[in-house]
Order: sequence, then structure tokens, then C-alpha cells
Amino acid sequence: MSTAAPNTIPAVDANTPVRVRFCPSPTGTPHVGLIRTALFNWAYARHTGGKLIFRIEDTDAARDSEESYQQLLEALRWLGIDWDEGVEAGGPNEPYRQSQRGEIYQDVLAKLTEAGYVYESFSSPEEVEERHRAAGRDPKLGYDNYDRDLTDEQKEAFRAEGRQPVLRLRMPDEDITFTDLVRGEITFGAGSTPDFVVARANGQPLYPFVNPVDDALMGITHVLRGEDLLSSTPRQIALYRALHAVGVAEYLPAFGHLPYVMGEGNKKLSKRDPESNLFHHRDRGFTREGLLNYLALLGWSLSADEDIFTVDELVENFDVADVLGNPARFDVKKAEAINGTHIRKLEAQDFRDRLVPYLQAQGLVGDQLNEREAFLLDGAAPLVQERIALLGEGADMMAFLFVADDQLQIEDKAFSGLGDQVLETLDAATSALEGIEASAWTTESIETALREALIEGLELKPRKAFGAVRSAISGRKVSPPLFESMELLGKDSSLARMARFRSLVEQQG
RNA sequence: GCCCCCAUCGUCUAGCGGCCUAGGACACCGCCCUUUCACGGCGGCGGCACGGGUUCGAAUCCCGUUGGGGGUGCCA
Repeated sequence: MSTAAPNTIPAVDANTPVRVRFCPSPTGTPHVGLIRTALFNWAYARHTGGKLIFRIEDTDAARDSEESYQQLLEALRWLGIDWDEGVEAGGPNEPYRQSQRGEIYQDVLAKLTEAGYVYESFSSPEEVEERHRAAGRDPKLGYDNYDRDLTDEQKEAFRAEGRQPVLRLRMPDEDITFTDLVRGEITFGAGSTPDFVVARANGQPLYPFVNPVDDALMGITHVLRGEDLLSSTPRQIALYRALHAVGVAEYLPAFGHLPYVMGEGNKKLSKRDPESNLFHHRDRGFTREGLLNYLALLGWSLSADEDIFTVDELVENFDVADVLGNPARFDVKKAEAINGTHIRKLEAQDFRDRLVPYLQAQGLVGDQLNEREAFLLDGAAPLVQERIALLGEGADMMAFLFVADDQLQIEDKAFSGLGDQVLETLDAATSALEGIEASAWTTESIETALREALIEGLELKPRKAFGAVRSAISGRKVSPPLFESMELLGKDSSLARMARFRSLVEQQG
């Protein structure tokens, strides 16, 4: 009768250079929780001067897709999370896509089988349940280790029935204890984890097997992953012991289980939830600086009173040991506020450049900015930089500058609350503006002219006075600073909008 | 059912036995600034889940309860 592998594998030595990995399955759009995991692994590698290995776990042909793989690459590249070994980068442990490592797994499987740590199991799930029921146990208990010590005769008999066995790893009959990097000591009682399947009857190896095998082969020192994998850790440790016994693993890595990223209510942020989609945030106008900052705040903090930090500061200070064990809610409002702060910290030119894709996405400018578009953007960017939290809002806010005067959309709200003297106000404003020389059309002269005509002349409140002009110029109640906007637009365009708005107001009359 | 994790303002967190009458940020509410909206400034609201211990002393350590989450696949 065989036994489980002995517990002789040493724990990774603290002096071993750090090697962490990010190993997603390409099964959908990148999830913010997944990216947070990548970020913490990356930050830890960079903080310790170690290496980040990027491996793809595409062992489930039914769910994996090339598109998802490309999205993963796009996501990491956008965020600036770079890796030292792995797909696209190469390295000493190629290939880094599990779908291409079949021979390696077969080889390891053979060693494990030969050593007796892995055995053939013929039981169907139905039979396992039936045995539990017959013994008066809960049928949902899971596998009952029934096939552990089948004789050759029994195996032959099963084969004669046409059955093909899966391969299972023998779990040790003792408690398994390890020290989690974020949670401290954790013990799983003996017998709480049944022998698990490492490969299907057709030889296809499964995740609980290939993941530790690759970690061992790639010399991973710290396994930092989601909390959802915490309960599979005893299986991994048992496998590691066996791998060490057959000479595949050198040491047992340290494990650290990162808390969940939660959504509304008390549920894990679901893939179905748009907030979970990294690209959704990027498309709305999150910057990599802002998003990375916010994501890092989910379970980690720089200090007692600073929420805003750079990627460099994260790297300089990050340690898994400081990560909290409790789940964190993804709060879009706070994420946006933090993003806004980062937007305000951007260099003016940088900020301007980052707006371009968002203007293009709205069809406001062409693939290449023409002279006029560049002029407007240069002028408008500083006007919106401190009023937005998302780059998309910036494009939105300056959209009125990029449309033809007669194409300007006037929002319904822009007509409301202008007071009884709208027409009078617009007329007074118009004639005051007409009096400005085209060559003297500046923010200052515009402001002076309007103040004299409306505030002093008509004795209007600034809110009412400029509100009417704002509606005419921007089509909205809220806009970038009015006088500056008018200067950018130019005299002709501004007056054309005033005239058009006046007639629209009359029609509405 | 069984196993494991988690528990400080609405949310993210600081706190690792006395510095806590519990600090910061977001959100919210006032006020100031102000051409709108923002930004910025000032102020306010608001929390250690509960019960036992340990200790001179507990948000901090231990146990229990309750609550939440995850796992319990021939998915990853």
C-alpha cells in the first residue's frame, strides 16, 4: 500500500531572490480584481528587486480565447505592468502558455505515478455519492478516496468494463499548516481535503496540477493570488511535497491570499458587472496613474493620511505583509476622485495629449488634428483640467468648441432659468461684443464688455447675465469658463451663436 | 452539512496593549472663494458587531456568539 509523499520539502529560503507570477486564464475581459492581483505581484517584484513571470493558464480549451489573451496583454501594457519572463518576453522556462506544455506535464505525471503519489481512480461521481448515502453520510461530501488501494485485479476488472481512470493525488492523513503572508497561520484538518484529480482519463492535466507544477518548475518563491484559491492551498502543498519527492520542486513557496474586490451589496464584483471591466474604466477616462492608485488602495495603504501616491511610491513601499485580509468594495466615486487628483497633477501638455483619443472617440476631431482643432484643444485643455475627474468628461466639456455654430446642440436645460429679460440680455451682450475690435477679442475685453453691459448696464446678477450667454455659446448650463471659451471660439463664431440662440429662444417663447 | 477566511465611520482605511475623547480619504451637509461647474479653504455628520476572559490598562491578545464571504468539480 502506497502512502502520501513525505513532508520533507523545505520552505523557500528568505534569501532566495523573489520570483512571483501572474497567471490568468484568458477567459474574458480583464477584471479589476484580476488586475489588482497583477499589480500587487508586480509591485512586490519591483519592490524586492525580484522577477515577475507572466504565464497563461489556458488549459480549458472550451473557455479560453485568443481575444482574451490579447486583452490581457493590452491591459498590462496600458497600465505599465511589465514582466521579466513569460509570454511575449520569453525566458528560461518556455513555453509560458500551458496549452503548449503538455509534454512537460506528462513527464511529471509519469514520475508521480511511478512513485505512487498519484493513483488511478475509476469511481464515477454518482458512485461516490451512492457510497456516501449507503454509509449514511452526506452525499455532498466529495470524493471518498475509495480507489486508493485498488489491486491490479480490480483495476483490470474496471478496464474490462470499458472504464478509463482519472489520476488522483494522495492527500496526507495529517493536518496541513502554512503561514499565509497576509493572514498568518492557517491549518486545514486531516481528511478535510479529499484526493483530487490531477488529470483526466484522456491524460489532460487539470488546473490544480499544472498550476503548482509550473510554479515549481519556474522557481516561484511567493504565490500571491486571490482569496478564492485559499481553500485549494492544502492540495497544492500536498502536490508540492510529492513534486519535491520526485525531484521536480526544490522548495515550497510562500503563499499570500489577497482579499476579494467586492461590488454592490456583499457580492464579489461579478464579471457581468460593467464596473469589473478594466477597459470600461479606461474608456470613461481613467488614467493609469489614477486607476493603479485606487486599485492599490483596495487592501493596502501607503500611510495613515495619504491616499494619493505615484506608482513609484507604491513600488518603494509595497509589501505583501501589509496587505489587509478583508474584502474591499470597489467604490467608483472614490476611484474617480482619486483619478481627478491625478489628472490635476499631469503636466499641461501631457494632459492635452491624453484628451485626444477621447475627442476622437466622440468624433469631435479627426485622426490627425488639424490646425484649428489643435488650437482649440491647446486653449481648452487648461480650462477643463481642474474641473474633471475623468478624461472623457474633459472631451465632453469642450465638445461645443469643435462643432459648427449651426450644429451646436442646445440642451433643454440651457433654455431654463434665464429670467424674463433673456432677449434684452442677449441683445445687450451682442451689441457690447460687436463693439470689440476683432483684433482685441480677448478674455479680458470680453469680460469687460459684458460686465459693463449686463452687470452695470442692466444691473443683472452675474448668474443670470452670464448664464444666458453661456447657454448661447456652449448650449449648456455648465461649461468651461465663459470668456476664455469665447476668446477661443473667436468673435464671428461667438456672435453667430448668440444670434442663433436668440432666435431659438424667441421660437420657444 | 463540513472546511476555511473576514469583522474600525455609508465606503476605503490608520491603529499592531497605554500616544485613541479612535486619525485620514471618498461620499454627504453647511460656509468661504466664484462668470456656471469644478478646484481650493474652513467646519459638520458619522465607526471599534456582541458577550466573556487575560491585563493596572484592550479597537488592539484569547475564547465564544452573531453576521458576511469563499470552498466543498474530471472549471480556473
